[in-house]
Amino acid sequence: MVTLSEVAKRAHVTAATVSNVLRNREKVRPETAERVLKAIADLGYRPNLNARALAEGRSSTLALMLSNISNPFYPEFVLAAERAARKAGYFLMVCNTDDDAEIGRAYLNQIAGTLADGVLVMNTDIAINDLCASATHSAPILLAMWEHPETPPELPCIAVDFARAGELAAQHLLELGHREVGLLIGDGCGGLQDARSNGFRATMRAAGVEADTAAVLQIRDSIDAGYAACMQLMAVRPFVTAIFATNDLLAIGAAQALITLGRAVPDDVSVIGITDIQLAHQVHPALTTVAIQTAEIAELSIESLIRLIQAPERQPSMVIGPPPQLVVRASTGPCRRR
Amino acid sequence: MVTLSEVAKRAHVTAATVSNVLRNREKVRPETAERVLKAIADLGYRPNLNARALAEGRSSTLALMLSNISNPFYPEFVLAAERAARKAGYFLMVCNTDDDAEIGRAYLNQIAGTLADGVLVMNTDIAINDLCASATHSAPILLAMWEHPETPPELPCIAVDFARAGELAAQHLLELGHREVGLLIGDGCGGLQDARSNGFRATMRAAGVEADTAAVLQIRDSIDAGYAACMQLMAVRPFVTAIFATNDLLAIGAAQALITLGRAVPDDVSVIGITDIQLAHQVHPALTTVAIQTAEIAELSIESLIRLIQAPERQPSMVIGPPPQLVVRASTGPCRRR
DNA sequence: GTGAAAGCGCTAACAC
DNA sequence: GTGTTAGCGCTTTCAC
Repeated sequence: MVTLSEVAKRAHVTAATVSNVLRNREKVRPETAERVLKAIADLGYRPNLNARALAEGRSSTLALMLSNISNPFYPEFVLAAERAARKAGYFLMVCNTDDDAEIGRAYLNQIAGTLADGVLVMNTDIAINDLCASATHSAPILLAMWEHPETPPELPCIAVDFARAGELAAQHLLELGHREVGLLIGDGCGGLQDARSNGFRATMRAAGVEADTAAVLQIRDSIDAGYAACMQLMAVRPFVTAIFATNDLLAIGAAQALITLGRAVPDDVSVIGITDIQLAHQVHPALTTVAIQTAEIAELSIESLIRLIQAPERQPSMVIGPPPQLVVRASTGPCRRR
Repeated sequence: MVTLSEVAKRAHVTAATVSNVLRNREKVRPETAERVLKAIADLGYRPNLNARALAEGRSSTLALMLSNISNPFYPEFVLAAERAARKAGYFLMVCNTDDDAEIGRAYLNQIAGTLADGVLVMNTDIAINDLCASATHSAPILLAMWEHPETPPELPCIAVDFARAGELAAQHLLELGHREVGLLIGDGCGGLQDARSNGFRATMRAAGVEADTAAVLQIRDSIDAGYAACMQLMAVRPFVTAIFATNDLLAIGAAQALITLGRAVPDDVSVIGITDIQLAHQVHPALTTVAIQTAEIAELSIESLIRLIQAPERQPSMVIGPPPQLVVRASTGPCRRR
């Protein structure tokens, strides 16, 4: 490995000068700089980022902790987060906790403050308390996609108004004339998706439609689970004219179940989800959903985290993310019943 | 930040002893060790991994470079790779090159040999030559999923017999009696999927079925593209009884297109893909495909890379991955024509 | 067993 | 402008 001092030697200067060339070139006389740059090129010098991190006291790396990257929502978030981080001069380290709080805690302890200058946490496999404890004696931790704007957590967060997303979904179904609706509620780690279903139900109730408890299923987040749950739902409540799922995976699974059952979507039954993952528009019929603007949230999260690193004090403890937006596609239509 | 020497001071020993305790050298007297451990706990000490990396000359981090994590294949690979890395005591840094060779090269230059002890490259946005150049003066680089076992690259690689995967797909369709088949060939970065289609065509040809060139479409890797291409294909060659796609995304898109066109899958047209991504079994009808054993390949890649780091010499330059396997599901059936 | 000391490659005062 | 110097936090000989 070629080091700074080897470059220095070859350019007949000292390490300090080489370092100066590498960062603030103003201090260095052009001809010296040129000699140094030539030495760098000749030797194929590449700075050792660990040494730099140690000396600077910062690693220029951000960590993103998420439970399981195989949920298609995460890759989309990761992609946007990585771009934002790169643009700001940071690396992004993706830490999969594999749905295991123990692994999450281990990662946090090892990484925060050493390998990473700040940590973005996507969900709470890890108890908030643990996160707080870690945050106090190491690097800033930011919760991305906090679901409850009305009750800020102990940690700084990006809040997303998921209740509003539920409302929008409900309004859309109500406008289409649906009154008998099935609900598929994803678990998303510790009842995370309550806000969505509560927002939905509150809006329905305001319109005089009470949720039929037998038509409310609480399930794991996946297409499979959505499919199975929808099958079960249609067996018990064959007369629902619409299905609301708290996320797109469930909704996609549900739509497929309906088609398998010979129920046309949306002619017989409408389906609506929340999130607007890529799959939502690639599936047929394309899914109507409430977009939460994943990429924007990812960027906002990264930017907020960086601000938090640079000026830990005087940062808002909660940043409100972009408002959810209804995206009407082909899976919802007017209620044909009666 | 609590440092080693603070711990040492509190335990009335020196940094060397604390370090010995941390790496359970047997040198330390139990009572001393206990005192040290107590000090560590009291102070909440956590080692600075950058300092350790600098001192040890290794970072215990592996990098995984891929073009775009939003292709659902990658998250599955990442998940398995991350598990394998963690099990071996390494962190995994996921580097999204965003389909941009420039970004890829920049990552490689910055990371290889400093932040990462070794690099796994998933595709060749970056020219093999660049990779070789980088490999020689920094950390080992391993190509995961090399598609051409018959022509080993300059770099160590995990080879996957994709031609065989194509063969298996062809055999399956032939056995079902299909003779008029459409081909959807994904681009996967620089004609990466040629081996698959060549294997497929060779097998078909051996059975006396020549590819109808109008029924061969070369397209981008995505559900959307598969959908569009299939639409186009069916317009030109409405009589095909089966469609082979070089990857599952295309196949899934194709199946949806067929359903949209009112062609039953598999009763009117069979569809088969390659890879066996998770989506393949979650979609309805579930996709028949040739599994390449993504998780196994990921593990193998990580293990090989680690071996390469530990003993750069005398490692096989090409490791053959697990053989592809046909997975029959619901999207293929006997040819009904005539 | 434990400590002293050197050094990993870099940055950042501060002299000159 | 450039060099000198002193670390960053840790590991690792090598004395004792």
